[in-house]
Amino acid sequence: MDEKFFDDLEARIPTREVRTRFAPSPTGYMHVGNLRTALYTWCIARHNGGKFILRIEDTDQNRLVEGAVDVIYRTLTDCGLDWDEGPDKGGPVGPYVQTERRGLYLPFAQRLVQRGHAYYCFCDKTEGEDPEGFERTADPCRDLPEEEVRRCLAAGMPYVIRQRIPAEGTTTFHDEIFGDVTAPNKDLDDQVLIKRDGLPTYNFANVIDDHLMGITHVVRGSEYLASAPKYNLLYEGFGWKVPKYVHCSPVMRDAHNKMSKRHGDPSYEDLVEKGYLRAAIVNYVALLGWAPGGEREIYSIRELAEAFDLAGISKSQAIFDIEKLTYFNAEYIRAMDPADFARAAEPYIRQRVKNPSIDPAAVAALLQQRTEVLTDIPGKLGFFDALPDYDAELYVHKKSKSDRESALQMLQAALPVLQALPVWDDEHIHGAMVSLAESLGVKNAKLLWPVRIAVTGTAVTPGGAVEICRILGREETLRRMADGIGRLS
RNA sequence: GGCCCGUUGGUCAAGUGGUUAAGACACCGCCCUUUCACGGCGGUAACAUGGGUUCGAGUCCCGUACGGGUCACCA
Repeated sequence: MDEKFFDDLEARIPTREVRTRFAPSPTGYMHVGNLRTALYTWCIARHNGGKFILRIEDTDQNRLVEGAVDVIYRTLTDCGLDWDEGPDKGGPVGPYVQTERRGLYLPFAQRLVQRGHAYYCFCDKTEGEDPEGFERTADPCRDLPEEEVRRCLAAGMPYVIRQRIPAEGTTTFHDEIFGDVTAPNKDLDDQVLIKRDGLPTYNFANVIDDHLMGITHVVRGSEYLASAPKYNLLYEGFGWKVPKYVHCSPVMRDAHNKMSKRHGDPSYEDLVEKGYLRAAIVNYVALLGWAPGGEREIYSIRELAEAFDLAGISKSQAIFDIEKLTYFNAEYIRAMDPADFARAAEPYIRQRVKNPSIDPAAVAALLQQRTEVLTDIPGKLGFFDALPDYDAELYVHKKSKSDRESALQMLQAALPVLQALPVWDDEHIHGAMVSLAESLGVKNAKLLWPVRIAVTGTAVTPGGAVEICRILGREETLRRMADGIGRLS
């Protein structure tokens, strides 16, 4: 390969700007750990006014999943993680899909061979060996004479290209989170760079692509930390500058296991389906393993980018806590503009409330302060369409000083008052009830408890008697109260 | 098993040699109140462990335990 090939590629590399990349494998599943990695990566770019790049790493031909790339696009877009370059957008250092870059890797590997940092290997595939007590032995092809290599190549023998790790010495790798990690070279294996199918391995493609794309900060999971020292050797072999590496500890489901599809842990899309808001998910996930310092916890995505600082990333793994996510979600719901909430809640309300005369926006107004996740909504609205068959014992409530006998009296007294009300709104219903209680010489609770029970037949309701009567309408309210009187008589 | 990394309340976490060891979730109690919720106030609860270094250690060093990662022609 002539120098021009390399020079042209080098010439395209943007310099003088922060460039980060999210480089998922299209497996069809965006778990929260992935999302968090994407978020931190995006934050670094945005915080520094740099570029955020999307690259698809699909070099494993056996694991391709249909539609997986769409899940990635959809999730990033949904969360507000916009990218500047990517398969769909193009950019100066494309293509952005590794299989479309397949021709690039072999020449680089060959260059490494020329320089003595890699070698052709014609051995059969190595079987997975029992790691216990297993000692690394030198690959027999490591020192094959050059003419022998040429002969095998000419004969069309299948081969891989392996990295030649020095036998002696140590290699130190620097990570922004973990600091210096030093490994004895004898513990590093001559990893495969180019596979038998001609495609690069993850570790090789990563180094090549990150360099060719001008990536300045590499954010990835800590499972790659152990292989990182080998990267330094690769960079040295090429004479390239090593980008900053940011290894993040995993998001766990419990103390022993990572979040995983297999264990039934929710993906980003599962959480959305369960009624969690995008912004709440992003906010919560950002704080799993990263702390901005200070006491604030609620951050919009823009504010996250602004506040983001590598120093706040934790070394230890974090356990995903759905309860705290739920708290964030409730906070976001409460903070929503009422009209926006009504729009978001309407489908969930209509799932349960079919009666067209009931205004979903009115119901939403009741729900907003009491909803943690959207999917809780239908369960709270059972009494709107039809009065459930309830036990008259519900009228007994000690704290309100309500019992069956008093409840009957209260309903009998309230019925004509409501019937005669000139205007059917909160103000009038409330006013009438308060003055009725006063004239009866009882606390508001003693009157309003039975009214609420009569119109809902439900112990716990979103909103009090006044609002529910208003939404139900006068006619339905009176009918239900008459029904209550019947049950108590 | 070798190598690497980690360990502050049940959970997320602040803390970078001198603090009564923050804050949040969850939990409990009280208040507000026409139920529930919201809101307000208060409470229970932590530096894995043993040695050093130091006048002084959650913070530095070493060992131990526990946990995680890695040892693929997967990423």
